[in-house]
Amino acid sequence: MGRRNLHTREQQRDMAIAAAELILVREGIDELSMRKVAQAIGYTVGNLYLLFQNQDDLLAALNERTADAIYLSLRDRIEPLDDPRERLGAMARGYIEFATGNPHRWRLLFEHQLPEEMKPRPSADARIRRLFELVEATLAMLEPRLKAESLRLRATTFWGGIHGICSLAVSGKLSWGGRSSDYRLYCEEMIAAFFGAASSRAKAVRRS
Amino acid sequence: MGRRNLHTREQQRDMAIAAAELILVREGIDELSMRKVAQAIGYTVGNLYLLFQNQDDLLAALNERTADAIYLSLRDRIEPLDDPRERLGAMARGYIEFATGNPHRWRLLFEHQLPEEMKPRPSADARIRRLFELVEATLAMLEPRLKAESLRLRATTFWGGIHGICSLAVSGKLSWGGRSSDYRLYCEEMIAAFFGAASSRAKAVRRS
DNA sequence: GGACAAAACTGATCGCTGTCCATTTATAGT
DNA sequence: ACTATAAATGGACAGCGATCAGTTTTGTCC
Repeated sequence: MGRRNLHTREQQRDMAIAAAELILVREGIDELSMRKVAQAIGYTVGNLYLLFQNQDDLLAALNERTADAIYLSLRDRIEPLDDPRERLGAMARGYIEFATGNPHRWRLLFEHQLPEEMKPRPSADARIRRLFELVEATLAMLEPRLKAESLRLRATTFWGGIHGICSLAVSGKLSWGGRSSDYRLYCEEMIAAFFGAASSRAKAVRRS
Repeated sequence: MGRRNLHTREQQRDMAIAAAELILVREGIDELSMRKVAQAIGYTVGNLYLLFQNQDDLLAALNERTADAIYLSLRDRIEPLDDPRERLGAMARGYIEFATGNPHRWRLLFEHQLPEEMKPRPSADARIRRLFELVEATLAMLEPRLKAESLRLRATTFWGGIHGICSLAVSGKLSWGGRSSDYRLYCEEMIAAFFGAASSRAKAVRRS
């Protein structure tokens, strides 16, 4: 075959990314090959390489979608909430629920290292920075006295901590350290450690 | 060639694991192939499959070594320290320094998911549980009043948080949320959040 | 409407991978 | 010396990412 012109380049890119996402969700990262993606969208492998530089380029595009999905999911969750502390809790739980509900997508985003020659990808980084900024903004409501620098430090540390709980939860290692593997417990504990009180456990934190 | 009997099965296993570790450290996970390992120890690929079920089996064995190395490194670090709070700080910093100093080894241990049919690997899990238990034991010194259940919860959450900072540091994403990417800052902040005071920053935590 | 150039797409090919197993070789026992 | 057995080989297989010369379709100009 030759020129078909059924879809524009941009359409083909979208189709490929969507197909890749479907394969990723259904079969996992190991089963996600360029050949499968090509077949899923009715084109050949060679054509895929006219749309993407290489496989990692496709995966990076897929990761951008995932980052957007997480951001929008969290934004929607906190929107109806007024109390900033509740918002932080909702974000933390929402984050972990997305990750455990979409483990392959989350892992690809955070645990798949792209080769260095692909580094100049500001768009993907920016999308994750948005996440941190969302946390930072919410934290600013909770503790208005904090200066910008301290705010950033606290927000990054807190969210990094939640990210760690999330990481352990996704790989099923939360039960390594504790009997129960209910992530909500650890979220509460983390929030209590950072923002005190509001639960009986938090009082123990103060006392220490 | 046939039977050479230069090394026992167990020797060959050790050689293979050591060779794999060297390749992993020097060239990264993507460059670590069964063929390279086989060549490095002077045997053929087929022979490797008499020593290990498959590649993941070899990687799992390699991961056990890494887990041991981390554990021993942390144990040595805290040994000369008396104050439990200093111990926790030393452990946290030591953990992140190991990870950033041996990124490929750390990533293989925590971010490479083995297929499910290999799940019954209690030895690897147990080695990481030791890490959590080390934290738990140190935390017990710091807060002797806590009951076993609360102790486990706090230790897991705290170490999960450090693990998250570590994860971000290894993948160079710590600068996403904050200007500076010095992991020590985040460690201090995490410790201050969980165990209060001892730094000017920590007082802000109490006040909030 | 016919010729021509450019764009779109294909499909064969390359080197590599993990995995398997029939075959060959060296050893130990008699 | 002969045999049984353990040890190790090496070639085969299917699938992978990536490349690119070649084929086919399209739009354009006369």
